[in-house]
Amino acid sequence: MITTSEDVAKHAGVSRATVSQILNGRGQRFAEATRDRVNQAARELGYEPSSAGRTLARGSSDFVIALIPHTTFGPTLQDFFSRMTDELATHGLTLVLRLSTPSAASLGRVIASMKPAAVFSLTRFTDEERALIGSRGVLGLDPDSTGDTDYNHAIGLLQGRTLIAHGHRRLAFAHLADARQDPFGADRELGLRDACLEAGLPEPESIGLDVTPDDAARALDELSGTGIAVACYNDDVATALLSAATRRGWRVPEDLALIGMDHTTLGRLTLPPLTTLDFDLETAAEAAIERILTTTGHADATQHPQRHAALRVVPGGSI
Amino acid sequence: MITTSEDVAKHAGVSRATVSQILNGRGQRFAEATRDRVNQAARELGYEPSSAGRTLARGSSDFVIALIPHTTFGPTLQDFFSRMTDELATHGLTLVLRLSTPSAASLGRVIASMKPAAVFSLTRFTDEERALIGSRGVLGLDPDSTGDTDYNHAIGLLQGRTLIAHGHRRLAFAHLADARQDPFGADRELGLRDACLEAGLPEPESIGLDVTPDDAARALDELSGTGIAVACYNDDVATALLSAATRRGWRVPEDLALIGMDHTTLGRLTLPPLTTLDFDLETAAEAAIERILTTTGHADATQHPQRHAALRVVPGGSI
DNA sequence: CACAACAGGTAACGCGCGTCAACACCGGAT
DNA sequence: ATCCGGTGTTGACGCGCGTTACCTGTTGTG
Repeated sequence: MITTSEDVAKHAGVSRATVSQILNGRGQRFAEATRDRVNQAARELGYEPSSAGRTLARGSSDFVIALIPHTTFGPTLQDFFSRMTDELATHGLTLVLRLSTPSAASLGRVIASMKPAAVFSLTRFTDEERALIGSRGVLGLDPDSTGDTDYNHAIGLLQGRTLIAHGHRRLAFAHLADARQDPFGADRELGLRDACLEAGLPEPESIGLDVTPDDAARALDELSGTGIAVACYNDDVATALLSAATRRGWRVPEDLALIGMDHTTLGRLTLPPLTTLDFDLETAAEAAIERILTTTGHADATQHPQRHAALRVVPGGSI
Repeated sequence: MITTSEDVAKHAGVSRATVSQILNGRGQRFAEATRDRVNQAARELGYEPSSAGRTLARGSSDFVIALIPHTTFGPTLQDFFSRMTDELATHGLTLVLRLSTPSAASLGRVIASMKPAAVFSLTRFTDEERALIGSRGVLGLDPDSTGDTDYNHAIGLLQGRTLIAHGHRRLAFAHLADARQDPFGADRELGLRDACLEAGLPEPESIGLDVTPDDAARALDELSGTGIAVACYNDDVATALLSAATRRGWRVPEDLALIGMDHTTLGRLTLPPLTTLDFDLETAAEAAIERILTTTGHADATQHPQRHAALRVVPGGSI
């Protein structure tokens, strides 16, 4: 039925201990012939070590839990996690996704029962989450702990600098009104604020909206008139504002400039097409992966020069 | 550090065997006082059984793997899985998400090592996946195996009936060109076809497009002229076609009628707003959950009348 | 009073694995 | 003949848990 290391051992004519060591990289000590026999046997039998047994013996599992932010999980993020899945798999780690919405208590149960090698999140852990993770002695990786670039701050900063470079002097940041949908908003707004600061401009205004015609219209009223350039939480927000502006006869970008984030396909369909930011997932994923591997001791800390996630401005007609 | 059942036993002044039985529902045999002491101790110590130990002892784990289709994972699906997570948790099952993109071999490894109680998918398993799941003796649940309504067929059917009820006689189905992004397309088109059949109309045309201005324009050329009503794979596709039609001066819905699917927020921003379908996740999730629970023997088959997932037409101005 | 019946509880095993001290073997040095 | 240092290999333990046969009183029954 299910093949165990015992089966492999018998099939290769060695002991289970031998199998275990050879299959776990501690095989230098064995004769090459033995190694080959064992590897061959494992392959023939389609042996796959039981995660449970291994976890029990080692005290922690090969699972890495990734928390999915409560935000649209588009192709971008999918590719990101897809890449992480594959990459971690080659190092014997299994990536497993969990929605971050359910209560932290639920996360606690999962961590306690699953004993993951690490918990990874693209967004900052809440205090509750952090406490939970720490109390179980599990490795937690979030933007704060990675020492990586704070992507979200960088996003706001680049949005700001881009708008300013285009001559805009009055800036605003547009959040999603629903805080759960807006996990990155605060950090991005800080980035925008810093862009204003370094250019000697006043602090940006701040608005929040739902992605509906009515609420976008209401949000426009919150702005101090026309001639403002808005850095949007994402392309959806930008699209909503664009649509509302068009409806009330404001010209974009003359009366209202908009810069989005995410480079969504739908953002290319508007008139004018959105100017937005694109995020180089390749780089970001690699950084995250390396970070996980080295911290869990699954790979050496290859001294790669610190790579910054590449943010790219995608030109459109909205600024 | 980590509390084991041994700790609980000591704390309650009983043996580990007693703890195990009481905490697993086989506690009728014990004195009420003992039960209380054990439960109390478990609570005080924040005991959470080790998934690994339990898996090893029982032969299969408490994990349920849900395969995430390679499609936009929007709020709709998120809520769906969020609900499943919570609901299954109350029955001691842990929902774990996996992207379905990585190779089937990868899925095989995960199944073999993780020994999940079930593998759940909203889309049909590929033959490869099905074989893999079967060979490991794991319970696989996909639309085929559930005997539930085939949601996707129902979607195409309702799109078709709605268009026909509005007087449209020439129908088409618009796929996403990228097959990986179009996992439900084939079934939905079949539903549309059946709608045509029952109304005595000719078979619908079929087009495919990427969600870009250029490709949407190209797709319009594939249609046999104006006056066609298109059932779209989702609101994004509908939006792309709407945008392309507007650009070339076609009036919607007079020259081109469009019905989407998903009731996305962005679909409400177009001019005219999209007519689309909304999917009652509540019902669907409950059905899926119940199915998992009964099949894995975690709950009795409450004889609920077969509930059909409610599909609702969301009126707009595009048909 | 002997014996069955039963409620309440436990010791002991095995699940599959990683780990290491210990062992067998062998050629060479003493 | 004895010792020694490798080189390969394995036996045995424990990880945390579920399960079951078994044990110990206590209460009924004839």
